Amino acid sequence: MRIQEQDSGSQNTDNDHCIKLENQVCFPLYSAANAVIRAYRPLLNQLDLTYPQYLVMMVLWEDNNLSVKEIGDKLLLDSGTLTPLLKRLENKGILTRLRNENDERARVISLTPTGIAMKFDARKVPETLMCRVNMRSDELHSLKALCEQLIAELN
Amino acid sequence: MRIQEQDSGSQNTDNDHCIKLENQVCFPLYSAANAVIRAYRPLLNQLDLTYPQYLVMMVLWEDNNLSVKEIGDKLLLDSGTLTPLLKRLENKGILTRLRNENDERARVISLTPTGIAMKFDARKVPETLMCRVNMRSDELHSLKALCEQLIAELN
DNA sequence: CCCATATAAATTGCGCACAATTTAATTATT
DNA sequence: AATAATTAAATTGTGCGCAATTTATATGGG
Repeated sequence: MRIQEQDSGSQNTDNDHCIKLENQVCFPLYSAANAVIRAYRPLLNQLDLTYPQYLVMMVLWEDNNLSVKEIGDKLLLDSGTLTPLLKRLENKGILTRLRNENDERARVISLTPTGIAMKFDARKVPETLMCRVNMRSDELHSLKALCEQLIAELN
Repeated sequence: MRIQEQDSGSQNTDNDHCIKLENQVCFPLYSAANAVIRAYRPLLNQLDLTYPQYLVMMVLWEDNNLSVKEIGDKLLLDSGTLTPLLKRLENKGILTRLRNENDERARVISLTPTGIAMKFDARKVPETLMCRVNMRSDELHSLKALCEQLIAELN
C-alpha cells in the first residue's frame, strides 16, 4: 500500500522533485550521447574507427599536423585520453606521431595518405545517421546551440 | 597557399561541410555530456558516488527493490555495465543484491538504510550544479525535450 | 649561467559502456 | 515429462574519460 503522487508526512521537502530522474536535464543529455555513439558504431565499424577516433580524424581532416594539445583543445580531451587513442591510429597506419623539431616536448600528429583518403568514405557517415533521425533542421540547430551554451557555462 | 571557404576543383563535393566538426550536432552533445559528468564529479565525490552510480541511486530512491533489468530499462544500460557498478555499491554497504525467490535468475536490488538516507544530502547536488549554469528554465526544458526526442528517434 | 616555473606528453589506475559470449533458470512446445 | 526457446545476470575483453602523477623539455628571472 503505497502513496503515489502526493506528499505524505515523511521527511520530504518541497524540493524533493529535484532528485527525481524524470526532472533531470543531465540524464537525457548523458543518455542521448550514449545513444548517438551506439548509433554511430555500426557505421564507423566499416571505417574501423570508434566515435572518439572519428572525432580526432575530423579535426585532422580539417587541419592536419596538430599537436596533442591542439587536438585536445578542440575536442575538450586530455593527453590521458588522446595518447593511447593516437597510438592506436598510428598502429593502423592512419597517422604519424613525430616529435616537433622546434619543441621536443610536443608531437606533430599528421595523417598519412591512407588517413587523408578516409575522408572520402567518412562523408556519408553523418549523412546516413541523420537520415535515421526524423528531426527538423531547426530542432537540430537549437539542440546544438543549447549544448554549446551548456558547455560554455560549465567552464 | 590554401583556398579557404570556396569549393575548389578537388574531390570536394557540396556535402563536404557535413564532415566538419563545426557542423556536427553529435559532437556538442557528446562534449556537453562529458562536461556535465565532469562538473558533477566534485559534488558527487562528497557522497562517494560516480555519476552513473548516482543515476542508479536516483532510480532506487524513487522505486526500491528493482531487478538489474528494470534498472537497465530506466537508464538504458545493460548488465555488463550495471553488474560491476552494483557490486561496488554493495561493497560500500549502500544496497543489497539478493536473489528473487520467485525467479532465481533475477536479483532484487534493495537500498540499505544507509542508501536510503543518502537521498537527503543528494537533493542539493543537482541544485548546486544548476546554480552554476546561467541558463533559463525554458532553455533547459527544451534541451531536455530535444535530447529525449533524439533518444526516441535512435531506437 | 643557474634555478624556478611552466608546459607537453606519457603513464597509472579506476570506472564506465558495450559487444559478444556464457551460465543458469524459466517458459513454451510437443 | 522431455526438449527447445527465451530470459536474467554475469563474464570477458576493448576503448574510452579523466584525476593524479611523472618525465622531459622549454622559458623566464636573478
